[in-house]
Amino acid sequence: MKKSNINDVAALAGVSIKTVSRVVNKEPNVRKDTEQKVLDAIAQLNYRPNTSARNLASKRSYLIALLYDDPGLYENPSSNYVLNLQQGALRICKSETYDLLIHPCNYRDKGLNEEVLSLIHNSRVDGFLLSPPLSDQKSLIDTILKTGTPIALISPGDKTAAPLSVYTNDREICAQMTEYLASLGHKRIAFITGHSEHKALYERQLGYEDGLKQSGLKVYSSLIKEGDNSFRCGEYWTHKMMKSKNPPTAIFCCNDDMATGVLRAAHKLNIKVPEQLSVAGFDDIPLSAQIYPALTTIHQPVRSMADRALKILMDKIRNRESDLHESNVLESSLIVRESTGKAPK
Amino acid sequence: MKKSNINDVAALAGVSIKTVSRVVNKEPNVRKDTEQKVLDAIAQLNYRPNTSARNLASKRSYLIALLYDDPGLYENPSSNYVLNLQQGALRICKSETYDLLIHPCNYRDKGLNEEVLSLIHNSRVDGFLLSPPLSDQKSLIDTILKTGTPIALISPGDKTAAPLSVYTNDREICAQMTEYLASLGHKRIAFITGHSEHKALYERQLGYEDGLKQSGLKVYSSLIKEGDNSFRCGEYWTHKMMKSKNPPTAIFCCNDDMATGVLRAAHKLNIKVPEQLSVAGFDDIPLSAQIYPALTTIHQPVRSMADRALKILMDKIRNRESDLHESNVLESSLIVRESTGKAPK
DNA sequence: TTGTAGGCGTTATCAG
DNA sequence: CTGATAACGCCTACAA
Repeated sequence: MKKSNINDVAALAGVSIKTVSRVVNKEPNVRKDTEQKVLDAIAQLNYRPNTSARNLASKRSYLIALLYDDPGLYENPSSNYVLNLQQGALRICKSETYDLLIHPCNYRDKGLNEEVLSLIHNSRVDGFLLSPPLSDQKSLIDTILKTGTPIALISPGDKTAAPLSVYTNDREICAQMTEYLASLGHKRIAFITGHSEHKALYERQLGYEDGLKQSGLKVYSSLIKEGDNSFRCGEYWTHKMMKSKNPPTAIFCCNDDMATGVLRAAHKLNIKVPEQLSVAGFDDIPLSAQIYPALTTIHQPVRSMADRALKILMDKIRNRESDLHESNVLESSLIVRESTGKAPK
Repeated sequence: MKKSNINDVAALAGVSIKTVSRVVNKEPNVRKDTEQKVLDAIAQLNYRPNTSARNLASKRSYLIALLYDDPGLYENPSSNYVLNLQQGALRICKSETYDLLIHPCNYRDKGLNEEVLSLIHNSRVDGFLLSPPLSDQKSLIDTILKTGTPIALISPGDKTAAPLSVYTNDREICAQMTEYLASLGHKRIAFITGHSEHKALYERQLGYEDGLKQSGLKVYSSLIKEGDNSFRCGEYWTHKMMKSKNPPTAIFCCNDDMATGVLRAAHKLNIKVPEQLSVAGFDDIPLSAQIYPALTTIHQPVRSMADRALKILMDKIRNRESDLHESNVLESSLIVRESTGKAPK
């Protein structure tokens, strides 16, 4: 069957193409029976509107670009995070008959702004969804906004100046985790930080400090180690710290990968987890439930965040009033598994 | 600055729009100096061709759809696999100025064919990349091919009838792994199979059987357990088998997730790996290097496969003669880590 | 409620 | 080598 176009449908239904257009786009002002005639014709001809033509005429692309950081060729530091983002975004795209373009990029790349402008200027995308650390790139965001293209941000570090954005209660939940560890009797709770350039990760450290204070413990800078989110770095600091004079009895990591490194180092050093050392992570990657001992960690509702962010974005694109703008903080939750326990005396 | 179009460029350069078009599309038959005039005008006006217009006129979309199975809302069984696919595909897209549309779907879904037809019929995509188990869905593939849209397949089970496709030497490498285990003195080597619907996974089992035979060992059906690629199922079978009268001394799993389950079950049962039990997986997910003991496994060049598949697809789309069609088997490799060792006596 | 005319920014055709 | 002109299929304005 040949591809049919709007003219074929109009001819078959005995109406004008504009009427067909109205029916297809669910515009008002079409009589029920003419609408039915058109629908029949569409069905009979198996007609589907041509996206390019529609885009050209309407100056829309029905495409959203998801931008995320893709640091290196042979690392997948946060494959789970990215996939959850995609799934959340796709869910909304589907219901709005949009498609999703994925655009991994290096946030350090100077050509990034140009690359993104290109997507906009040739009418390629109608909106952007930026995840951290791209959601912290002021210059990138400004570049996009200047063209009038809508953006939604996931977990931006700066919550004030941002346009549409969605966060979690990172700080509070990290305080909670720290208090939980303190409640188990731990006095020396170490913290391995995340990538310093990712501002939202700094919130986690603040939460850790809050938690210590709220538990009546002091913040020792010697117990705060600078990490880079990598497995290796969890191993490294564990070796360092556990061999020191006054080792911690609990280590709280800014992400699960580092916590896994801690676990592995503990194995090597023959330190029993959780009997001799408690370990907590952040992210709740699938691995954390599979490893032995299963990791106590924090679950971020990444998919829901992407979902929510895209909803807001679509509202903006479609010029709908959105009632969502107020409630854009989603709750993370504590997942207690096997890697944390009472402090040794 | 206002968006400029091809007419603006033509006017400024003092040529016709067709000449501009020629330059933009790198067509022959343009004098060097007129080309330069046009390029200057383009630079000056910051001109970028409008994708929708181009698509409409050329009946191309400059979009490739990547189809993969997305079994459930809250599972991410193979996030790493999917991400590698995406990265490989994106690499080629970038160099060909294509963009990538991701399209997770349920291969059991009856509406899938219709969904895909929709992508084609409204000129949304120029080609498809299908990964397993979608690359085994004859009806889906036929549906697409019937429209004349090119497809490339990753690891289809049926290597003969397939159009453009890319495989690995799954069977051989699994034989190799089995022989390796046998060479360590193991006589009772168990195998946990993958999802039965995914044909390429069956090749792995055949390889296991080959390996046993080549090592002079018998194939015992009691040592072959039907798995479903899940962590849980690795745990389950390990508990079952290790409590039986005549337990295996090595377990080879069709994927790393199941192998991780084996590892965890062994921990629980207080069975030492690799001293009392050797464990091998397949996939080389990041976890496999981080877990303790680190997993012996098989690395599939997923990214390169996607890369290669997309190259072939692009050749087809662009009507180029491809010299790649012959060499579409990429080699997997054995990664020996800590989870395998000499058989206990 | 429906239809007509014109234009969106390219690429393709074919003549020069 | 270059250019005028007609598609491409739809949408927006405006008319009826």
